[in-house]
Amino acid sequence: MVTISDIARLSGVAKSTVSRYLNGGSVGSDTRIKIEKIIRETSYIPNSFAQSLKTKRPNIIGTVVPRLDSYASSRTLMGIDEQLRTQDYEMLILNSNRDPRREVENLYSLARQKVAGIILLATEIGPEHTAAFRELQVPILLVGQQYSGIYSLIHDDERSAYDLCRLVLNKGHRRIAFLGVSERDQAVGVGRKIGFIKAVSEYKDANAICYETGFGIEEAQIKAEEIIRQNRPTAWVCATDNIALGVMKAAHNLGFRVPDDFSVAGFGDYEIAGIMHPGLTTVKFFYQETGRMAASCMMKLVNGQPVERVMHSQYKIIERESLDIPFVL
Amino acid sequence: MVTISDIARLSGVAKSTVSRYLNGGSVGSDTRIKIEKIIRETSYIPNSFAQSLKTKRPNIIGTVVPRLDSYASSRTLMGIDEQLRTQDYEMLILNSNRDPRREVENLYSLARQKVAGIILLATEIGPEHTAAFRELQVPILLVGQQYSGIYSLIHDDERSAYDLCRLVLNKGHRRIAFLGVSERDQAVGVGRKIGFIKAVSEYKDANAICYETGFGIEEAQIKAEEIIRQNRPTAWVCATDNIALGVMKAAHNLGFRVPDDFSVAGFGDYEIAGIMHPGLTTVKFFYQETGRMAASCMMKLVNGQPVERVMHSQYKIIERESLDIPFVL
DNA sequence: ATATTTTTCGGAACCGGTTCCAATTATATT
DNA sequence: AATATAATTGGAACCGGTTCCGAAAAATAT
Repeated sequence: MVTISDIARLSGVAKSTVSRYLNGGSVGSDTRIKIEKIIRETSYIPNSFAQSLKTKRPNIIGTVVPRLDSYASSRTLMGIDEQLRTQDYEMLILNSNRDPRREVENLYSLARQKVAGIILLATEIGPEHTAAFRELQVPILLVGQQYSGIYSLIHDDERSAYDLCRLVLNKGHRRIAFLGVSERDQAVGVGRKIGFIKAVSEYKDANAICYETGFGIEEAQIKAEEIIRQNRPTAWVCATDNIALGVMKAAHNLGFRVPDDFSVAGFGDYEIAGIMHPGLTTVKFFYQETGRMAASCMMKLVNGQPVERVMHSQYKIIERESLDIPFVL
Repeated sequence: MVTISDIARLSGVAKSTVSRYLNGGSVGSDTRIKIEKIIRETSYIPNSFAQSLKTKRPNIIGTVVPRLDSYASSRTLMGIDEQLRTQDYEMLILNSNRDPRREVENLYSLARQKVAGIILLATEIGPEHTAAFRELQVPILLVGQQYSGIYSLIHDDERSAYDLCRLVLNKGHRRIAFLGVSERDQAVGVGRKIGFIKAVSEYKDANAICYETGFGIEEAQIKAEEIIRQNRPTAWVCATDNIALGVMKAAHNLGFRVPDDFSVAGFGDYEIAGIMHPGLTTVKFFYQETGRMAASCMMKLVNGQPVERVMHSQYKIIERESLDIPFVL
């Protein structure tokens, strides 16, 4: 590997001169030409480790994502990236592939790389996480989950679930199924379920049943088919759009029609929700905007400006046909 | 920031001893305890720049992706990550957000970070790219695009398009539209179109019309509505599943049914293709498997083992209902 | 022509680790 | 007890850059 010393030797100057040349300091025109030539010939590329060692680099923000193939994650990442670029920051992405151990490892790895801050798109927060939060001397921002003492940017899971469920109730439904996920996921698993239950409990004659499945479409579909066979809710509130898709597929497989036979609603407003037919009524979370918020909040943290402990992203209920037809029950 | 020298000073030993402790060298049990205590108290975290400066780190592979919110990209990344982990390599993701300039910058940035190799999920290869390829003294693997002199792992765009189009022709269609993308995209834009045209040209009575749109669903939908109004192909071959979704949406909007009124086929086998109704006939590209291939190929390059210049990933045509009903034309 | 200012450049120290080597200490062997 | 061997430790050099400082050279002023 060719180093700055090689360049210096080959062009007959001191390496401090080469460094100055590279960083736009004052260099005589003939030495400039000599150095230029050598650099071109050797296709020298500076070693950023060596650079960062002396000059630090407070312009990199690390992000840790639980998975790469998720609409929410990737949109949020885009938002973060977009916002960081406007401030001349760079984004470093580390994937933990749904593995909590890897997630924690990634936090430490970013700390070793001396990033200016860490944005964690979190799922479950375990004891190792909190230990890391305590130990790491880096600003950390949690997105999508809340944890006491840590800056958090959360989706309004409970309130949006409440609103969505109210909408379903207003359509006349009284036998409603909630198809959620593991309660280890505080936001999606717990928050959305609580909002749902709260809304249902305000209606004396309403009946709620809660089920649990995973995040995959197929898993949800199988679960839904099972549920339909033993129980016949008139409406489904699903913890994610993917789960809603599974329910709709199950309905179709068993010869039922949406929304004629039952209504379905989800969370996320994935791109497909507006394209499919019937369109899926869902809670839109503006992930990209959330990413931008996360990034600018992190900028503030890095610069020592005051930031609220808990922030909320916006949401909006998008009504589409999957909830359209208020039928007689 | 607390450094190894601080730890050494505080525990009354030389920093070489601390270093040895950290790396599992021989350290006496009492010094071990002293150092341990200090490290815990100061929550010391080593600086990985300093570490990498001396010990290099040939165990990081950089990847550059054109966008984060793409099914193909994210699945491929997952495959790369999965495979690299089995070999104790790490993956560094840089996003270029569809910006060729950023893409090239990212290549140089990875080179400065002295990664062991670079996997580039490419779209368009311009002159700056080729300059970078020449200059960078790092193994580079192109995925999804081919460029002479560069190791490439490509999807069999042309052949799969030919096969898919043959299938459409076999169903009896003779007036077929191809809805593709910009020809600056060598693989998706050119390869798939050529395969399509080749298949059509083998049928004397077949009629092909090629159109162009972008990668977005909505853009494709608008384009398709426009086309339907002036022309009425009986089948559509779309360069991506997203484009196919746009066409199906357009058909629906204008009161046509798929596959009754026209057949539609795509490329990619996005998750939704099997969930929606009618299911979308498409070319499955096994992106995750491609990612794994890319990673193990990169391992070989890094280790100086021989690798073929051009490799092909697998593909398979998945027949679903969108092409199901051979109707009388 | 000399004095002064400005520009250009080399030397050395430093960033925070790792590693080699020699010195010291502890343990085993005879 | 003396010696051989092994384990532990500190010092110094090094990785590849940046930066500070002072000397030399060049440009400008007097």
